[in-house]
Amino acid sequence: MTKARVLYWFRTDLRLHDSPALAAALKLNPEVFYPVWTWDPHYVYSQQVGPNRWQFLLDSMKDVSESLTELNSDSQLFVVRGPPATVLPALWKEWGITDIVWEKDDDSYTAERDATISSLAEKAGVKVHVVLGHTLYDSAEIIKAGKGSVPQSYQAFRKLVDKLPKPSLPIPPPTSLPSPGPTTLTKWKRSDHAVDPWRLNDLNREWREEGSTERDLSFESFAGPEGDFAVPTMEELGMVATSEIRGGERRALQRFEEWMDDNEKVAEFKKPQTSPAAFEPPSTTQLSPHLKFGTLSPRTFYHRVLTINRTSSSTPSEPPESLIGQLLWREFFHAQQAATPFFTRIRGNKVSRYISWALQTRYDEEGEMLSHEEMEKAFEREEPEAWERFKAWKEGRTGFPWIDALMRQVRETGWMHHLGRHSVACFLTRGQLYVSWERGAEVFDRYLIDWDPALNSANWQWLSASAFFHSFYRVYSPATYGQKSDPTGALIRRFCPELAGFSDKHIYTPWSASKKEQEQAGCVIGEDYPERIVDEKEAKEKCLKLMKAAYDAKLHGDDPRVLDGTADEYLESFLPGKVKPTREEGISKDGKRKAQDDSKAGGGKGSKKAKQTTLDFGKD
DNA sequence: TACCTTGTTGCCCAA
DNA sequence: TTTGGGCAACAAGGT
Repeated sequence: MTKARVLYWFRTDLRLHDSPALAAALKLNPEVFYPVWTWDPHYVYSQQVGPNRWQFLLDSMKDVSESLTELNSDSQLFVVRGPPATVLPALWKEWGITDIVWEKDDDSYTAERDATISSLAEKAGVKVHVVLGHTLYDSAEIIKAGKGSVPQSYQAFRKLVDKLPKPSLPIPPPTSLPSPGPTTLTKWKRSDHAVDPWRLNDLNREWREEGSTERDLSFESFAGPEGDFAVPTMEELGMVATSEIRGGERRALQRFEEWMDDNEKVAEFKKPQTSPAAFEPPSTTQLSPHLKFGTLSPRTFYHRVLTINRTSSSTPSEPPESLIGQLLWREFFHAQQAATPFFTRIRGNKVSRYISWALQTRYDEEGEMLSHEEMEKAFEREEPEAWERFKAWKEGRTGFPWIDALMRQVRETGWMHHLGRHSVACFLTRGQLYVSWERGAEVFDRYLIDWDPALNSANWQWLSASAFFHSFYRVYSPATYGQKSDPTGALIRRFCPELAGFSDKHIYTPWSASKKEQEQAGCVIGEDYPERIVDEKEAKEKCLKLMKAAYDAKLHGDDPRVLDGTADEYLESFLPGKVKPTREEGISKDGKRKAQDDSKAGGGKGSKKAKQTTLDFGKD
């Protein structure tokens, strides 16, 4: 029997410790072993990724490459630059690969990409090994145990996974590594591995450094500028990072050990009691980016906390609040994503309630999403007030110091405390601005280092009361929520320095200071810091009214009215003073009562008026 | 079957 | 100054 020639495809598993997929690859007892990273134009151009996440990724790739070289001086992470669907087949042909191994990943882009690679491999006679490792449980097993679906509540989910076999124990890192074979790339032409289809619509253009070519240079060659398959640099990307949060397995393990060192803190951890205003140091572990990129194994984390809980003298906290609980939230949302088509958007998503948000993702008549450019133009033209407010939120100039500080924090550092994310997400969606959670999720995609499609979409659905959470009338105050955890406003002083002259009394609500006090603080509202873009209370009341109507209408993203574009009109008939649709029109609750004769006409007229109400929302 | 209880994280107002 | 009920109602388990 010929010996295996293995290509190990690194993705979001940038570690050597507890990597079941890597262990499976080495168990094939390979004659040659190629650790490979495909530098994918999809991420470079078509997904909105800011500099801080790139920096974290490059750190992590470099770290894993160095660790591979430590195990075998001939080895490293071989970064090959081009689309995986053309690069991998060319590599396995040229390098005589018999087996390709990767860790399972199930977000929508990677699932599609991996299916393509699998079928190409099959055709080429290359054996594919896909191994679970990114999560504690296999989403497919959870769905099976749930008889085809995943419970919509955390408690029910917990009971379900309790019946599954416990997450496996972490395995040690490899102690040796087979050498790669020859690494030639003969007769490789860029036209066979074109990146222009992605490059021509570069969504990350605005990050590329001013004065440079305004485009990324990382695809100038296949094996990097020196031809040594090196990890690309920020310079090649044309970007400059601003965050001090850095990647790599070694940093992950160091931070992890430092945290685990305090057994009492680990055992007694209660997420809702940690402070969203703390940033130096943060009140939570800040290990989320490492879980996202796989520089820290979730099993290593899980089993260590269990051990600490067993031996700790204090009474351990329980899920959902505990650290174990936090890891289970990750499992819960990954399983939701696996069980829900179109989970990262509203249209077609069966769990996301349909709400008549402003700035919803636009689709053409075939149901294809419009390009970013087209969509932005449409928003600017058709929903100018909402668009302006959204931009103010994104850029941290809403006039609410707490919201602005958090938004500037995430932009600069790539991180925000979970409860801070709650606060800004509530404000943007159901709390005050009534903007679609899809827009907020996109902004987090750009800024957050720990961005994960499943967790991000799920949390935006949670916060906007679109799914999982339903008490839409519980609204975080954009003005004073932060005050509870930090009466001194340290976070605001750090990220909105123009407000630093205000006393503790006014730091969260500088508009309440007299003109004289504003002058003394060196910050006049409306001149040195923006006026509030909305009246908190008034905006909230409008939101609640619209939310109530949406809840009464009970539409979800997969409803025919959502797909055919009549959902907004339908929702308007549920506003106060409007005649509800009859049963024939599809609603059961009010259909029980005899509909009035003129209900249809009334509904129609009501719709027009209601439309006005909705539009008025954006205009004060 | 119908009803009741409970749930990661809130705010406001009255006493 | 602190505390508790109200908000208005979904999912899912229990009775």
